[in-house]
Amino acid sequence: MFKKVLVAEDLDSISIAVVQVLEDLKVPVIHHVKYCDEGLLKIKKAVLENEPYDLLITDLSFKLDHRKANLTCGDDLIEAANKVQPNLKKIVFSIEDKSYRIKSLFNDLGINAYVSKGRNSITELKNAIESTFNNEEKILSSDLSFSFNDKTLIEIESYDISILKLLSQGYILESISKEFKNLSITPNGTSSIEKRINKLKIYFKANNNVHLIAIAKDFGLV
Amino acid sequence: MFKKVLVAEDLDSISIAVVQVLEDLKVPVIHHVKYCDEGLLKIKKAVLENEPYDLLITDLSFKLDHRKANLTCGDDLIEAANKVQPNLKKIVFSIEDKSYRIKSLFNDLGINAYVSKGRNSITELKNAIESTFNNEEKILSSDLSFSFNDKTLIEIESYDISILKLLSQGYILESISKEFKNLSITPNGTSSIEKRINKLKIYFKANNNVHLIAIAKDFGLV
DNA sequence: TATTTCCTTACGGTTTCCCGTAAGGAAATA
DNA sequence: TATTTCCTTACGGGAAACCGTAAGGAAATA
Repeated sequence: MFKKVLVAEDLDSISIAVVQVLEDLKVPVIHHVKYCDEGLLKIKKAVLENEPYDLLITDLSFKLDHRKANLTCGDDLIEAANKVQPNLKKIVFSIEDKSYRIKSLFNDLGINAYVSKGRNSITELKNAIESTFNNEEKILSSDLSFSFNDKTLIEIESYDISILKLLSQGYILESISKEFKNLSITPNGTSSIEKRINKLKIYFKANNNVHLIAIAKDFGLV
Repeated sequence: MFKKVLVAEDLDSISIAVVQVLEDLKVPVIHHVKYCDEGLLKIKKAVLENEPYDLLITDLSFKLDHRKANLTCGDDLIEAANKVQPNLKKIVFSIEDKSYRIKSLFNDLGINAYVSKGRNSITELKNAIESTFNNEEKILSSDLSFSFNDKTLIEIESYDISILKLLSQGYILESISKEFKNLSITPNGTSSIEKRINKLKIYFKANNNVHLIAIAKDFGLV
């Protein structure tokens, strides 16, 4: 079994259970942090001291509080950890159950397992840890039914997300166009952006932009 | 201390900690349900058998799964419980931290305490249970800074919510007007609705309707 | 090179949103 | 009753969204 595991989870009510699972699995060194920044520090320090972690178990969403945070979510933490210690194994334990989000965690951030917090997630988590230890790949907790092959949400790419983000921040078409020119994102003509929004509306069966953003929020895209 | 407590919480990773708190407080009878419907059944049964619960601790959001649910969220459960056993004490333990939502729990559903899931919520929960037992009123966990006196969100009423709901479903002004006439909601002139939306935009500092709905979603209003 | 195809962008007409003004009516007050 | 105040609604003009068409250009193909 893993010898040294880091848990990043802000909710104390949950971290208790996660640590309990690791103790049950006889993991000798278990560290727990409530902030992503703190997590990265621990990972860096462990690498420097030549005693790196074997596994990171992290949540995705972290509450903001008085402390100023550099890394604000689990995605950020994983991305930063990948730079410091590319071989670190990673399990995400989160309430999120949108296939788009989860797929991108595997594809873009190279996580090893995803466990959705639910009614039987403790068992699922335990299984995922063991499977990860045995070098299995792309482990999903069993309540997530989507397959990696279905194309349902694959065509929604970061370009679309950028548009949706700006729309949800009150930008009008022309402002989005200007912003894209600033950021060198193409295509950036108002007409192209308009057409892309139109495709999104068809895809999500939205009547208008307001409806579209409401749906995007529900899907956790923005 | 309370003699009989019911916990309604779907996430096993959290319910473990909640039950632990109750055990620490020497509560002799602790029941736990993962579905709201199941919770209501238990409350009804306990009333019928003349052994009612002293306290209900419930989450707000529950995951949907294959089971068809009648009560889909904590609000529903509390509302139903109030009809069956009006004197039941109620603590809500949820991730929600929007003052609008929380205030309405106290004002409309008569809950006794609200504890926000966070980095030190186990202690907060323990305190809230003790305070509730001592008949204190309107107990809030300490990370929630708003006061009941500030008028910040009080003026947002169900009329506004109705507008926001329809907007988020893709209705245009004229359709909202027609819908309101059907439902006998007044005022229902397009102009009045327009003006009300305008007030909401000023209030939430939104540039346009799209922005407004994005904000409303973030606030959990729709 | 010539042709096709696809993508980006521009343009124009219609609808809806946006925002100010004002008319009409109900309730409150004098 | 007369006046004031507030609320609802209508109207109009400009801005932005909405939607179809088409021009221009790049990449792929023949």
